[in-house]
Amino acid sequence: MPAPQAPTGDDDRTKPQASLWERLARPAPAPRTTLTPHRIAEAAVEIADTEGLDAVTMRRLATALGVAPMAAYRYVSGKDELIELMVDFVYGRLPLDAPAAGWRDTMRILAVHLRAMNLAHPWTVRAAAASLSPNQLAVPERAFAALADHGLDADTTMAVFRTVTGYVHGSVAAEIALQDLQRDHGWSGGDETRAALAPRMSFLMNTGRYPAYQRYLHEATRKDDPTWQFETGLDCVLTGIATHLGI
Amino acid sequence: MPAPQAPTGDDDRTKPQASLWERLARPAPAPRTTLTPHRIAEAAVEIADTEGLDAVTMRRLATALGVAPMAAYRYVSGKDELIELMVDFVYGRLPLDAPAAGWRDTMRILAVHLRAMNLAHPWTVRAAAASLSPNQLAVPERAFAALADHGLDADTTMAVFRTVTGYVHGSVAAEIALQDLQRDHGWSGGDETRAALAPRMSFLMNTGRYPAYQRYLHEATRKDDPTWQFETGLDCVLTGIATHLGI
DNA sequence: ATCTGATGGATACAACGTACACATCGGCGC
DNA sequence: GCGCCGATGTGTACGTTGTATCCATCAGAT
Repeated sequence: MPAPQAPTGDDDRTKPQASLWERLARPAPAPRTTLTPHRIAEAAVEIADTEGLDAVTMRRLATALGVAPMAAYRYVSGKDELIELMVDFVYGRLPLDAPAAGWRDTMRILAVHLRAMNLAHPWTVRAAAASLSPNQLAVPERAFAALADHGLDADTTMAVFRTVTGYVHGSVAAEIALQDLQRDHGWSGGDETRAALAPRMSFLMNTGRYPAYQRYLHEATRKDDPTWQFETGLDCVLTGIATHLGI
Repeated sequence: MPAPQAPTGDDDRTKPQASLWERLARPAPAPRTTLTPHRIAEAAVEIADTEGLDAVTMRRLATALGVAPMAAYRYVSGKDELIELMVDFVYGRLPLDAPAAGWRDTMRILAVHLRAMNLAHPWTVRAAAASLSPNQLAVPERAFAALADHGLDADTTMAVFRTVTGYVHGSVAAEIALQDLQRDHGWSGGDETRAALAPRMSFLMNTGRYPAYQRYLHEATRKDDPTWQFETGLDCVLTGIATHLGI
């Protein structure tokens, strides 16, 4: 792996590794053309929303922008940065200024909004990596502001934030995995899904390995209410934070 | 999109869509050759563990097995099923029979083991989809068995399970995202990572958008203790379940 | 010994990310 | 007003990927 600094023949004033967000914040040196990071992100997000993340191809994106396949590479260094840009774009739409009374309300509303965002853009679950983009950082910022003045030290504050967002992320990931499975096979409702999965399921159940799970399958009545499931768990998490940390 | 049933000229006794796990359970029609689903999964998992999930290509796998590129397609219908197989393989190594006293201990140990498994095979976080494989189903089975006889209805039992595994999955996903970032760039410790990220970070901090986050950066002392972070959050979650549901 | 279905090999193709060299446009100094 | 030069978009090409398809081969029942 060669040093990522100098590509080949370089001019002497080599730019010292400006990050994606740093470059974006520069005063837009020449906004004279049609292509801009914002337009790129917008187009890519629309493709991902309507056709899935796998449909976001550099060529497909170029077609949507009415531009040559390699054009976007002037603005993003590669597909990874494109996806960073997309994720930051949808985080930018997150409503973070909702009025709320107290840390618990703030965190609850934040969690509900994060879930809504992930459900509206299911690909974010697979795409989100280390959250170091401006609009992603705004989320812990909002949470920390709400959690200040409760006597928690910095580490515990972060633990609270991580606990809530961890729950949200994992929980929504499971929800979306099921949703993707349904979409890929064209199953619409919960009943239709169960009908399609029935052979697979009864094969597994007939092995006799899963008696407790089988009882759940018979007795559960809210299997098709993901919002209830999410919010029940969320209230457990919030209650746990309040009880365990005494705030 | 044509019907996935008949490829071309088919013999009249078309197999009625047996699932991956159903096929695996059949009495191994002819175990006369070197290739088996177990060996395939084993080899693929080793590649993913040592070189990352992206290194698992059908050709790379075939080379590792000493076999032609298309050989594995006799056992898995495509790469998706290969990954299902890999995930089920590592779930099979999960120790689920640890003795535990009460539901809380059981769930706590389960969570810790799930985290350990994900850390040992970081690619599972990106790979895990709808958990309908035999060894994945064994996890809720174990949890449901421990949660029985506490007066919880089936839906609430599932909610408890989903809450814990949701927290684990999301929490570990964040931990591994950071770990991947470090591995991809060759940063070893937390200090080295922060040093490498410093320009990016100070650019973002200098925008003045993140005062609360900046305070956290200065005051936190356990930023490099992911186990403490995980277990602190886990105890919050478990306490919350106990308190909120009265068990 | 022969037949047959299961197994692995060989070849091929479309689509992907992206490196590289080239054409073109518009604002700046003269 | 004119020419220059860096910034922007284009064209072409290469290596790699998943996988469809056809072919050779082997084990075991007849």
